[in-house]
Amino acid sequence: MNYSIKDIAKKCGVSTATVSRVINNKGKYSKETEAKVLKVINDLGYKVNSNAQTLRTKISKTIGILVPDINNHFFSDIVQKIEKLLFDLEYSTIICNTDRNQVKENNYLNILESKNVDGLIIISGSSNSFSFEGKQKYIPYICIDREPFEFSNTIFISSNHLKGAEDATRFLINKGVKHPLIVLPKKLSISSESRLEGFKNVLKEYSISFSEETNTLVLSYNNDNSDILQKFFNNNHKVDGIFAVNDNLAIEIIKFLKLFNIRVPDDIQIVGFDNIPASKIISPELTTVSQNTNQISEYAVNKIIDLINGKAKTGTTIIVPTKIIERNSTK
Amino acid sequence: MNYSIKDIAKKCGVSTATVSRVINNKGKYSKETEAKVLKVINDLGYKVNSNAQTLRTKISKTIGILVPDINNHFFSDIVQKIEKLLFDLEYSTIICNTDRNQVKENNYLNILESKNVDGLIIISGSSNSFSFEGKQKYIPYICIDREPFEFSNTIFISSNHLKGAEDATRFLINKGVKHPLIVLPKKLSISSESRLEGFKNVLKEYSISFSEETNTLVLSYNNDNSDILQKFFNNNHKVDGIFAVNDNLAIEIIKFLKLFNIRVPDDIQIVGFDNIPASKIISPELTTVSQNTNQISEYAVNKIIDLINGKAKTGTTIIVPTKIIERNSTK
DNA sequence: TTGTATGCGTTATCAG
DNA sequence: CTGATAACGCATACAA
Repeated sequence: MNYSIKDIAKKCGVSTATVSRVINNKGKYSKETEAKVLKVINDLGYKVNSNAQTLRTKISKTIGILVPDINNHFFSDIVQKIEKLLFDLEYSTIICNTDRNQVKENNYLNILESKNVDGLIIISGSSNSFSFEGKQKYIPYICIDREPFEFSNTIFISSNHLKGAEDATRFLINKGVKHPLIVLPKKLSISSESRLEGFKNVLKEYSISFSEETNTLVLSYNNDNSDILQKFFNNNHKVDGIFAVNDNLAIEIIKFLKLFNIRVPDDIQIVGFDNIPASKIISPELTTVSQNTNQISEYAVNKIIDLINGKAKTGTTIIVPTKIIERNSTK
Repeated sequence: MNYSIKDIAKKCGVSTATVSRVINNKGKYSKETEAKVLKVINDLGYKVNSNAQTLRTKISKTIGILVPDINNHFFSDIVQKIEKLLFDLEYSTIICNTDRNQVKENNYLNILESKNVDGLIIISGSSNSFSFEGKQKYIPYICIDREPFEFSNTIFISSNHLKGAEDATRFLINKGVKHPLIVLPKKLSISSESRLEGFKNVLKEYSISFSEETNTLVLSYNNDNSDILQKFFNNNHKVDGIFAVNDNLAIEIIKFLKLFNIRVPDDIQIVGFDNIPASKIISPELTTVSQNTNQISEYAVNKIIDLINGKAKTGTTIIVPTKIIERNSTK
């Protein structure tokens, strides 16, 4: 059986109102009653019922996080950091793994709304843009890494993918690369698109011509890409530098090149993106562009809390700088 | 503003009771009223308030998961799988990152209890054994990988660490290893202890003498172990096979051995434990003992649901077999 | 400083 | 088939 505020009140010979006040530090009671109430609460191991509390106050002290895939290090890293920060602010976090699935995402959105979360943090997702409209009640939300459909309702936080990619490409060229290649996944997220754009920008900057066939290579996840890779490198002997749009791709390529005795970085230099742990394990260790997940997480929680308290306004975008981590896949 | 069942009732010209029945498919209403109610619900975008619902019914259709570190692949893998299974059963999941911190763990336990979760899944944790007692209400819980203090209140699910370690050690010996070494982290979890025990068992089986100094090496996480490693291998030239109690340790050693031109597997063969993604990235690729996270996850959700429905009894233990994944760090 | 009474949104009982 | 109403546990306006 569960104790309620009523039980405490009865045991103390006070009213439920008083108990409630004590619990919530609202003042308006004597030291003695406070002590008495606290003691009974402690003795009985009483705990508030947050459902009742939320029903009454409309405040749940809970933030929902939507994350596409908790197994992906970049995401789990951010989630873990956000969770930690929120915990310190006495918010609890409901982490929802959407599996990159639109239906699941909507489903969770409804659940979170019905649970009365105070705010939402949306990390990337299945579609490039996100809108949280048509709901009954406005719930403040932050978008990380996925552009909101309607900027005016939210705050958008993202790494500077464009500049990160430009830096990476320029880095390669400064290391002597004459024939740069960008490696992309099959379906481009909004951030991958920016990275591609950054790559192109720098080619233009250095008057290097760009063609899809020779400067672009598309790989698919989970599938065996060896045929594609083999065909590509048979036809493009000149490639001497690769910007892989993410570390997983970069690693796949390094493994492939090793197999074919193409030396990294001597024959081909490679830069990745994301700085996942595996980038330090592959040999040669991977030079990569790292996203500042600390800063992203901090902005996300600061802003969501501010929004909840009406201290921030929506319609803004925060761009977080990236950094090149130089390792041994470049000269 | 938020619509309630009352608003729907009024708009439909029926009572709240009827609306509730329709929502919950309880029957006792005509086709026409059903249609009418459903239409209004849809038009208004009404959503139930789960706090009110849970307050009333004591059922939240929510499971809490306590996980030490969501950044650790073994954990995030299990969490992700559990979440998926629960989602299909229309349970939502609250994932709590305890940061291997006892205080945080307790804190979350209280929060989850006050949110009226229907059940708990506890993955490993800060202490070797876990007990969820002294609470007002019994909440069914499952322990994964961490022995419960009191078996009778829970169901314990774990890989067969002992046998996994025995297999690994025997595997090494069968590959010709004469001087096996086990590498351990500083503080041993209950599962690491079992793995050590398994290692010792097999040495005995093959009449290989065991001494802490020559057959054991302790490394610490996050610190630079190169001094320790160097000293050890200077004094122990004979070592020709290593069982690392987990893949991270194994990888660290491989990297070290490479640096000192000790060849893997030619000079020293290595087997890890856990089959983390990085084990396929290191070269040579790591032979390792993989835990069956699919099966662990499935058992966990089946059992917690059964417990909730009173269809399983506590006090049992489920041991899940492991499997050796042979790769190139062994001959 | 304390207590009474009301309502948050739901479900369930009971009467019709 | 339908409706009125009480109760879940809590916080608060108001009265004392």
